[in-house]
Amino acid sequence: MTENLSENKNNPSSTNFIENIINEDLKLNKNNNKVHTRFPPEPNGYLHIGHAKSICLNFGIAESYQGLCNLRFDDTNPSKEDVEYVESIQEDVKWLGFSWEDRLFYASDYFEKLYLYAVQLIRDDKAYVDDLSPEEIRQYRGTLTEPGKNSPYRDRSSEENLDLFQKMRSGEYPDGAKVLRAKIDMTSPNINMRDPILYRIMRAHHHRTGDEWCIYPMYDYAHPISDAIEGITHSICTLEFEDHRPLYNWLIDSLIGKIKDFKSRPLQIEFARLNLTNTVMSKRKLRELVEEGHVKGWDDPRMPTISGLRRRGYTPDAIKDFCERIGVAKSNSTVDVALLEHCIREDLNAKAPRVMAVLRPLKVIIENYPEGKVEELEAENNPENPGMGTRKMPFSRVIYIEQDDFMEEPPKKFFRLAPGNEVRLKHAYIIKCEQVIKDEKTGEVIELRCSYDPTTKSGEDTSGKKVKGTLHWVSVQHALKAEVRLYDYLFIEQQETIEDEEKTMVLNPKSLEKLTSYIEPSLINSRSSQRFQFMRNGYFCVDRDSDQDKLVFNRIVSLRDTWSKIKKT
RNA sequence: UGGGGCGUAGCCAAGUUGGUAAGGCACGGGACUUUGACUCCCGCAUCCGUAGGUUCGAGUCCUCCCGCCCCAGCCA
Repeated sequence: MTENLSENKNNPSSTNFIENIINEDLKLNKNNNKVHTRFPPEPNGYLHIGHAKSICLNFGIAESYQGLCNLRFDDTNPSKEDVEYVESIQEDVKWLGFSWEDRLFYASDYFEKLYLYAVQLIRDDKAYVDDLSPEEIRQYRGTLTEPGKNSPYRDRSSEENLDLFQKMRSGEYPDGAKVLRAKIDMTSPNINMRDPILYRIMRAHHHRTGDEWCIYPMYDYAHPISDAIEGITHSICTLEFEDHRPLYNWLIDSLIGKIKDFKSRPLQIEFARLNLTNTVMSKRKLRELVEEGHVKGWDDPRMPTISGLRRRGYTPDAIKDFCERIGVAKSNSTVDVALLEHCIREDLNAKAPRVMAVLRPLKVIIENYPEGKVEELEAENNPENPGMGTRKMPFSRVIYIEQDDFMEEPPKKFFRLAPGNEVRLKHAYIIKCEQVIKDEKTGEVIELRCSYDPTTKSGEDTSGKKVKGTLHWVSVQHALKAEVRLYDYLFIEQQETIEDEEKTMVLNPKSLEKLTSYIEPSLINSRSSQRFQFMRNGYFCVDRDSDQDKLVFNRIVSLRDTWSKIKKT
């Protein structure tokens, strides 16, 4: 029965529109019944959770159809690209748990072939060399509502074009002097079909081909051909390329009979990219956050980058689960970040060991507990999974509890500590608050004097007492000091005026709060990227800044907090 | 005023050939609880952007209208 339940959860009976297309293709025996996808990032920035959606889609489809998925770098614009990014992208895809096996490709692998195919287009009078300047090309292109007009160079002979194109390659012209264009239709209502540029002259050092080339193919030209060379059957991309599909098909149709390298007739399918609330997703805006110093780098735990999420403590499983749950469709949508948080909570609830950490300490002296006495109390590591065992926690006369867990004048539904009130200390005893010590000047509560009931020890309670609240705590003399970094959303909604319903996203000034906290001693040997549940607080991950002398934890996500909702009412 | 898309609950999203609105998140209520966590129950669209039409019957077909997104890089 439990099997059925989990099956239903992970295998929704409904398929998305891309799977529907693939199922139809399979029914019609297209592509020899093979499914072959690719993830084609440009190595010009770090991957973010929106890319994770695409990665999960492409690799996931390959997996479920027993097909293949390639990793291909779309490196056709050397002026923006760098090996730093090709490395980080590979790391991120691997970390998510996908493998391209031996199929790591680059569009630049095909530069020579791409050149030859361009020559073929010229021979077929389907491409020509244009001498117009960038400004002139723009003017000749027309506008959204007016057709463009033909370039005066449009009718050069194939021979002349061949010669010119060869000279473009051999470096006889300066950057920008000439371009190779497809000869399609300058009056097309689709601007992408108004003789799109195929090649430009650009003397830029390429991270793989060095200075071998001074002409580089455009995305629109390189992409369909790369797909066909690799035998891609379904070329999945985002919505903004929908207008480019006629060009994609034009190129495939123009070359497919002529070129023996084409292993498939790929079909481009477009889906809506991911947007998330409380953050930004464009490479440009993410770069701005880094460059303007709003965050510490691409892997700042507040960033929606894969590397940021990884450092924050997110698991690949949670991210993949998220990508499955959001679905795939064609409508622009913004997913509530609460769903992402739900996914990591669900994953970590099962996996993360529980420990006690007091984020904002309040000293408690248990007056009737013998001075100098230390008890080693047994604590389970995960009530969800008894197999994770137990550990010992030292208990003594002076402890810290959370400041939020005490109120001098508690409201009705406050189940925690208050003057004269009893609560249980998790894994330990029931204590009662006897006296409140305040700072004489500020009136701030600085210490509590409590008593404990020796008959209420966890596991051997003979008192029959029932208390509503259970608090976490650490023993002052045993606790470890740690830096705890609390992260909040990078962006928050702000209403412009009271009547204005328009909300704008503004940078959250409190997206990071650093605390000095006290952690139970069992964490002394914790290692970078280990994850824990700090009981009653949230899930935390050891940051890579952490070492034996200074422990550093990142809050991945807080626990659901019903009390904070009650408190507000 | 051109072309391409999209509009199903607060947020995502199913809804093959028209047959009487899945699921998840969020939210509300309750049970349980040595994490106010987890888990478990219950509730949450008389209605599918709007208005007409076809039909015994329409979210699904037709027409009008409205709204939102994308396209005029020698970026991807």
